[in-house]
Amino acid sequence: MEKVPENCQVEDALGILVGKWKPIILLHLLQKGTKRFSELKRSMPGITQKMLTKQLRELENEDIIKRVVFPQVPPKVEYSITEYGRSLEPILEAMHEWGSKHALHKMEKANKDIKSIPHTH
Amino acid sequence: MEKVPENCQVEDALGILVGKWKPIILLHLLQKGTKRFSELKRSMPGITQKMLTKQLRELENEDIIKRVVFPQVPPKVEYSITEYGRSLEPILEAMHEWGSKHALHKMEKANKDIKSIPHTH
DNA sequence: CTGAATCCATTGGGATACTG
DNA sequence: CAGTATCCCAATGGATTCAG
Repeated sequence: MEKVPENCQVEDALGILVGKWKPIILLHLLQKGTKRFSELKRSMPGITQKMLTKQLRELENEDIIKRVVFPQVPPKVEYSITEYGRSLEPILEAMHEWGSKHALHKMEKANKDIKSIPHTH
Repeated sequence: MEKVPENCQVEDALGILVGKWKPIILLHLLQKGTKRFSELKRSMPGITQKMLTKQLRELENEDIIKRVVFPQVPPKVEYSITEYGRSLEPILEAMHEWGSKHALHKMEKANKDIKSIPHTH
C-alpha cells in the first residue's frame, strides 16, 4: 500500500496528538481511567487551568475524550477516553517504545552537541 | 510497564515528527530512498525552499536524515534516511494505519460539524 | 541548484485575574 | 471546583528577494 503525499493519512493522527499536554493527558486517561478536572490538574505539575481546559476541549472536539458534567455545587466534571480515542493507543504505544529504546541515543547526542560548542579563548 | 508522566517517553518521538512537512518528507525518503533537494521540492507541491531547507535541517540535527553535498556546480545535495531515522517507521506505520482506518469517521464528523452550525434567518 | 536573509501574519502557550 | 477573559511573548510558517 502506498503511504505517500497526496493521500497522506499520517497527518490526521499527528494533528490530534500534537499539543504540549495532549499525549500526557491521553496517557493518564488511558491508564488510570476516568478522571475529574482537578485530578488531572494535580497529576500534571506545571499546567495551568487555561491550558488544561483548552487541551481537553480540543480532544473533546475530536471525539477522543468524553466530558461529563455533574450539575451540582461545587461543580464536578469527569473526563474519560472514548472508544474512538482508545484506538490511538497503538500509536502512543509505538512512540513510547521508540522513546524508551532511544533514550540512550538522546543522551549521547546531547553530550556530543555540548562538546561541539565553539570555545571562546 | 508504566508509560506515565514523569518519565513520559512519548514526547521525544512526537517532537521529532512535528513540523508541517516532516512526516511527508520522511515518508518520501523511506519509500523512495535517496532524493536530492529539487526532487523533494517537486514532490511536495506548496512547500517553499525556505521551509524545505528548514525542515530538512531539523531532521538532520536529530540524526534522522543524512545530508550529502557534492562539491560541484551546479550544486547537488542528496538526502537519505539514517538507520536511526528508519527506526521511526513503526510509528509512521501506526499513524498511517490509524488514519486510513478512520478516514470515514473523519468524514462523518465533518458532516456533523457542518450541520451543527447555527443558521441565520 | 541549493540555500541564506528579511519581513510579516498567525498561532501556541503561559501568567494572571475574575466568576458561578 | 471548574472554568472564562485578558494580555503578552515566543515560535511557526509563508512570501519574497538575494547569492554562490
